[in-house]
Amino acid sequence: MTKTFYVTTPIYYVNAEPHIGHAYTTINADFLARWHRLDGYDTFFLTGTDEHGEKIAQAAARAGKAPQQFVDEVSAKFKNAWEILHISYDDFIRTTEPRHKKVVQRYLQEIYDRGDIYYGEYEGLYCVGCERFLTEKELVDGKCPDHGVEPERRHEGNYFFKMEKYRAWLRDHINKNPDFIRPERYRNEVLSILSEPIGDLSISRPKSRVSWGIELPWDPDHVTYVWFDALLNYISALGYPDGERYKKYWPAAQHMIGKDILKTHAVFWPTMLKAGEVEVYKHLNVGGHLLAEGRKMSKSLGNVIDPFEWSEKYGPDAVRYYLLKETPYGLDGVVSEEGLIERYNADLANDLGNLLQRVRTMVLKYSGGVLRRREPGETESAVVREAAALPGRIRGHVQALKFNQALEAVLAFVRSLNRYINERAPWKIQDPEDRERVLYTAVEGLRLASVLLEPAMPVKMAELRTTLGFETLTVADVEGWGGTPDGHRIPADAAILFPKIEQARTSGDAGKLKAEPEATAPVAYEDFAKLDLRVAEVKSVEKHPNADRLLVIKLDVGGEERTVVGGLAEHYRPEELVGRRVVLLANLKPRKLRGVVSHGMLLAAEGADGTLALLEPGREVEPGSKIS
RNA sequence: GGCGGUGUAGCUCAGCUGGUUAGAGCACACGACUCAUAAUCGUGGAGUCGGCGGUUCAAGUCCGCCCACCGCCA
Repeated sequence: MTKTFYVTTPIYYVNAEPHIGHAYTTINADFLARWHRLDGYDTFFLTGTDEHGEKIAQAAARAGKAPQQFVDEVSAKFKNAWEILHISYDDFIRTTEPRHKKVVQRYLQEIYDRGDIYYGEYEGLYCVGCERFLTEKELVDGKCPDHGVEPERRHEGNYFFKMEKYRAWLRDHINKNPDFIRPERYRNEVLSILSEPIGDLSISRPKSRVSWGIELPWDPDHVTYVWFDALLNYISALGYPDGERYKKYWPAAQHMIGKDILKTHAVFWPTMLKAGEVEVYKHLNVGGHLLAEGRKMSKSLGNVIDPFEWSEKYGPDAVRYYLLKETPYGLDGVVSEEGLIERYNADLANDLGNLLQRVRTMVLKYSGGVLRRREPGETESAVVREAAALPGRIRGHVQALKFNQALEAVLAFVRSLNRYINERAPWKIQDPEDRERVLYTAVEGLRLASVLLEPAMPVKMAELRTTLGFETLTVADVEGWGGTPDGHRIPADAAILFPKIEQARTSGDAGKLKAEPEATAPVAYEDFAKLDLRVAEVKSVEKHPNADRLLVIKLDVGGEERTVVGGLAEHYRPEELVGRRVVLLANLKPRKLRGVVSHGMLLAAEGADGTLALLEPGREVEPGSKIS
């Protein structure tokens, strides 16, 4: 019986276009899928798009499009993105497809019939502008932070899923199955969530308010909400409950997600499965985020990395390889274009590409392109032993989700092939038979590497094999030494596999300049005018209850009271601030800092040693005065 | 505040259940070689393995406390 493997990415919400976060998770999943296929597993790889909900309806309206048209377009962009990156998905599920809706309704009905869904009144603070309920925490001074309006108290009828009922079971399951959620750090996080009541889950919205969704089968006035719809894609795509695919693949299910949606996949989803009496998935694999220059990527910082742009410049395989090799799965990884180029040049151009090139040249030059199979000698047997051990090591690393180490192991082998060639120096060998032995060994090694690197670089490794006259291969084809037949011919011409990327070579001085503060790009006056800068008087200051560095500062801004949280604790004592008139950026979007809402920020200058100095007007000015 | 993660050569990282003089890649210096994409190969230097204390014949590796950064929760 063949082994089966089922891996999924999240289905991506179509309110945003494909970005590096989507790409990273998907590349990781694709690597797993391709590896398992090569390693003889009957593999199914699913991705797709999540297309219902209020936000989508709003985004469609803003774009002046019907929801269906809008989601069709964005969904197509995801498909296109995956084509660019050579993602080998077997199916692409969309939550607006009939096959999905059918399963969602059926599943809801089953759980409803079992009594795990009940109707409840929900009372909350509703913001008309946002068209949604806000939590107390979101409010700033009792008002909606986005609309500045006090929300009204409203009742709404929702259906709830009895999630809390399954909490004990889930804790138990996670405790009994240490590799259910991995890496371990996320498992611990989930256990800590489950150590306290998780409550029941609201799973519907009245149709009067949100219409873009799947109707509850027993109450057409409501649609199901977000996660209950989305999560079921993992089984709807397989044809739950009777589909062949479902029976075959679901028992081997592994989900790949980013850490931002841990709770939904580690808590909501298993309890939903349990309630539906469906066997829970095998593994939830949680990936970290990618950081640029060690920081979060954000539009405002302008450090957002576009993998599709990289792909255009350096090729999809280079991007895939770089992301997989340079980031430890499960932790946040630091990536940059310089890093990509460095990795590419060192590993792919110098080590692997050049190895291929030198071997090819020698086979053509010394043996007329024909390989003779010669038995390994003493030096060769060391290479053979290393080669024999390699697939097993890779298998182990992949199973442990250490993709970076899997790739490093293959590269170490590539380096040892380079070393081997230098040692044997075929260009010096007089005996033709011995020379053939060396060349055969090198080609055989490259053939092995091409298979083991294929999950990361499907296109380039296929090219590499073509260059050496090989067809498609699997891990089984390279596990034993000597698979290349005697008399094998390699084609005479081939392009360089990994042309070196020439860096805009920076001289020593230019390198230094980079470390200097960057010249700020000029801004238009209109941009400056968007800032509402005001003079504010400090009324009171307290230490932040949950952070040593932060102060909670209450300000008078011309009659209006404001609370601002600032990282000033190391620079000012609370009492020395009271009464000062300082400069406030008043229209900064409110933000919660360690539990306290901060609305605005105080301007300060930073000295060379890092000390901060608050800006103050040079002469008496009333609080609230505008600064321009 | 609670829980968890991370902290190892200039940089990026490996170090499993504790065991000989702590490793790799990049970068740097020198050397070898010339089949090769100015490539490859060798040699070299540097690290109080975040800090302090403890357990042990023996600790990056276990325990406690502390520091820095990050995440989750409250």
